[in-house]
Amino acid sequence: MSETRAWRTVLEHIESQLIEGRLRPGDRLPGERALSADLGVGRSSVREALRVLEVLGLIRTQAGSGPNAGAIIIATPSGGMSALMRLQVAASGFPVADIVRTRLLLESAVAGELAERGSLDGGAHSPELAAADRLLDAMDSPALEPAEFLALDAEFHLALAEASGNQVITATMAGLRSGIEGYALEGLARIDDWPTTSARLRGEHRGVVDAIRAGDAAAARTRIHDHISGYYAETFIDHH
Amino acid sequence: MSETRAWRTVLEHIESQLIEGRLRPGDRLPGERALSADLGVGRSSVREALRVLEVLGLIRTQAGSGPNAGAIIIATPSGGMSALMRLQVAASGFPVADIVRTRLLLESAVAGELAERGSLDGGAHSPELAAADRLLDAMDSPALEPAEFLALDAEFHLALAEASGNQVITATMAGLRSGIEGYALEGLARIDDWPTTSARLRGEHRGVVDAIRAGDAAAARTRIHDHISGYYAETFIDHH
DNA sequence: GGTACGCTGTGGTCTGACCACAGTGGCTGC
DNA sequence: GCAGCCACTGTGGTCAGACCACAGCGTACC
Repeated sequence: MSETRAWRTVLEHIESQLIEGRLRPGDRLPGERALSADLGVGRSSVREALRVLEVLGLIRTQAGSGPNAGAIIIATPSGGMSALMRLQVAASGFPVADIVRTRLLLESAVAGELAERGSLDGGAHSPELAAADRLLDAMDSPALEPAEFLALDAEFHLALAEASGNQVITATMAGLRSGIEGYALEGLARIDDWPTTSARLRGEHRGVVDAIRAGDAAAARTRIHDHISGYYAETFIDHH
Repeated sequence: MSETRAWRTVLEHIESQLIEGRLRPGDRLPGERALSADLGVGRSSVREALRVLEVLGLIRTQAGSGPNAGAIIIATPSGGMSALMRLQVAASGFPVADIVRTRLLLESAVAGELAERGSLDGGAHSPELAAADRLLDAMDSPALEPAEFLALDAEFHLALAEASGNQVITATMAGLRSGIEGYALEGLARIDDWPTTSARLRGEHRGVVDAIRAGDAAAARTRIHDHISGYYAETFIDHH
């Protein structure tokens, strides 16, 4: 009980305020000095707790004065998830193979669900896929560096997750992606014939979206699965 | 780049050390004072970074002297995932419905995979399911408080994830569980006939494990899906 | 009326100090 | 010679105070 470290009490205090609804996204937290005085802890302890909230994607801090200054609740989980995954991968907490397998699982499910939903509401031009379409076109640009292509590729997969409307899945996929980003870039060097490879990847992307639009859930699942596992099979060969 | 904040410097330094393999799980970080001097930042900034690493489940800190003291790399992602999910749910970053849907997705996949794997290696007594079996037996105890039952229930589901051997999924499921734990406990109050309900839940659990042992992937998927969605349908009725 | 200046409060950082704690090793008593 | 005790040392944990840069606001000045 009294063993609780000071920054924990700060964290728990803020968490309980959130649960009670006394703090909501957009709200501004009390200043560090005020929190310090209210909770009877040092300002440095308050800062340690705030730092955690910041990395977890819960708050944004801004120095200065005025309504935009201070610590403001934002609740954007993707950033926190990414930091967590990246560091855990770096510390061997998460094997890369497990990340890829999880990604396979989530993306197949997302693609399948999108296809089913799309076929229900008539298909055609779901606005959710607009972002994906835009990225698809951007990736067709011939003057693209491989690393730039990869960034767009990542955005494309993320756009699919966002289209699903499930924020947990979206944030998780953003995290997974971030965790293996280093390996993906590294794997680029193993690709001999980039023009051919990128053309194939572009075709696979279109295939996935087409299957979704056609409402063919099975094909959507299979295609995205093969797309992802194919890329990793090609680039991650015997990586320690 | 933007004006780097001191604690970011520390975080990036440690992350790069991890990536380069100069730091591995089990290793001990330099002392706070040493890091502070090496990186040219204040000790408070070092502490803010360490606090982040601690919450993310990357290090464990221990005061005192000797080999067990200091900050030691542990890489246990479940804790960090749980903290992230809990806080994001509290801050409305993650809708509960999205968490449940994600859980449905992951657990169905895990159960199906376990069933397929089990049928391959002959089924019978996979050692991976031993923990699940133990929890199943523990849940049969009639003198169990609902909250205790719920805790065992959570462990059971986690044991299935662990049996899959995918650490990312295990950590994610631990986090998801933690995120909705408050709601699950709250939902307990809505249950009128606990003996009947718990008996049904126990039966469903056994049904899932039986299907896995029988190598019936389709049944395993369906049963765990119905089990989870059934429980939430019962307890989460019109929760804002 | 408009502009420039200073005031004020915010986070960001550093420093130095003190505490509690856990090993370590020497000292003491037998 | 040995066992047990205790001060020492280094660690994280915490606090208080100081200073800085910055953003907004109001006022005084042009």
